[in-house]
Amino acid sequence: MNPQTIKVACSNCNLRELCMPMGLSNDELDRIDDMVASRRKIKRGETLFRNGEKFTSLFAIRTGFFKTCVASEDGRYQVTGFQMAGEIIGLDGIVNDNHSCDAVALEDAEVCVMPFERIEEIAREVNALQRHVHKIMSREIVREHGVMLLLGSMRAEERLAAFLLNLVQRLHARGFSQSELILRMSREEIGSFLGMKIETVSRTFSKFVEGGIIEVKQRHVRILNTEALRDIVNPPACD
Amino acid sequence: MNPQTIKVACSNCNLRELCMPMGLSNDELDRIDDMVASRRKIKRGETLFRNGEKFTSLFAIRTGFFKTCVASEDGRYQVTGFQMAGEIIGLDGIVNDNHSCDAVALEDAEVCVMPFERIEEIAREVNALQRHVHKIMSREIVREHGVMLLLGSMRAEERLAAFLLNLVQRLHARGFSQSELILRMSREEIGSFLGMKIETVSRTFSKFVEGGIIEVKQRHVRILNTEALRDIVNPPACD
DNA sequence: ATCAATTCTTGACGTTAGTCAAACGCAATC
DNA sequence: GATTGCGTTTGACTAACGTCAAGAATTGAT
Repeated sequence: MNPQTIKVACSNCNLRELCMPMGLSNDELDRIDDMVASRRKIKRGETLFRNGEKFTSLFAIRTGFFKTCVASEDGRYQVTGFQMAGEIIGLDGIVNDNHSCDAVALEDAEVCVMPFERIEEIAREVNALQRHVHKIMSREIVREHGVMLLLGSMRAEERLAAFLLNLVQRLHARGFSQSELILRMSREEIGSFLGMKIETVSRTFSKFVEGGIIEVKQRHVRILNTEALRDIVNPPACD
Repeated sequence: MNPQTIKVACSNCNLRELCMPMGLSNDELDRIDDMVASRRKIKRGETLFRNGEKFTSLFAIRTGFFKTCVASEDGRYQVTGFQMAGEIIGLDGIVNDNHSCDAVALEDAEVCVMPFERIEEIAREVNALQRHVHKIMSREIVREHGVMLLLGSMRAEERLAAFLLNLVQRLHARGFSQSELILRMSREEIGSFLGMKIETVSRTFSKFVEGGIIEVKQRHVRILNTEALRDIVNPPACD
């Protein structure tokens, strides 16, 4: 097949197992391939969608890294998550046909555009897709429960440790190192996500470095002692 | 029709407009009525489902009041929400076929049990239901964004003010007073939800009372000055 | 009615994280 | 190489909230 005419196709996408249901028949795979209407490239710093914009599509991240964030009338601002390849964004827009948060690329990115009406149409015919859409939304709800636990009950060190472990675990699932990562977001954005000020983020990083738990050089982080991070998040029972 | 044989039917439920899609044909309404397999009564303090339990059904609250909460291995605990009549709980269970949080009745309650397989089956045929399920999940995601904003960027007074306004607004949508409410949850549970300690909750209530913004008698709260609460949440611009 | 058990409130004090300010480091530009 | 700008780090101080402890108010049980 001529490379220039390769069809936008989930069936031969190497992120398939991250965004798509597994165990489909060929027939079903063909239907699924119709889901992606197009691809879209987003440069670092640009927004994929914005609060208030009409919702039409979900987006599957092919490459790159995003943050999503909400703002309140009086200018309060909260990063609600960081998303990487294989993850789906835009679910917030379904309920009111308008997006209620911003999605900003933290590095050059490419997404698959999946018109939601088409997803719904195919989901009616392909049970596995229907189930998959439900699971993706449920997963997001459960993820947010975890963030609420973090924001509501953890202290600064615990939050940052949990954050690093979560990031590295997701990166590892994508074939990257278990112990090294490059932060695509600023300290400010980490702080917003974790509900702490930039100075506290910085100090907490420094504390981890002093404790020999991580090495930090700019946005490059090397985890020297994963267990120590785990113990910070889940203090070992002391009885 | 003999009252003893009244069928469990959404079509003549007075919470219809809260949990069901609108504008259905009679045919569709008939299908929807099949969604509710049974009803279940839960006494105050009992759990509707628990973390780890097999997920089979979503639940629509007919009467009563619930909290949902997550726990971490080391005993950390976070109330993730309070749910009232017309709201749907159990969405957390879809992703792994197991519930990942507990749902506890804060007062005697009754729920409609809707087996999820049956929901999916009907949703394939009734487009309005399909869309509705998606909207309900999206709404939960957006609600949780709001909680993250609250937990990540608000201070104690702002959190409690936002909490009271949210509660009273939802109660008002159900025909209750705009200015009076009975808290179905303890100070401890409020604190867990808002990420603050019980003493801080209590002190913040007292501060509002001193400021003439609310009256509190146990769990009975009367809002004397809604605007003041709004100004606490969204401080008026001062330029 | 009495008692115990909760739940809530209040005070005194300690800790954590926020605020303010300055300095540092890296990168891009002149 | 010097300069500017931005993001980050660090220090000193402060405010907000948590902790500990005691007491009041309710609730439920005997």
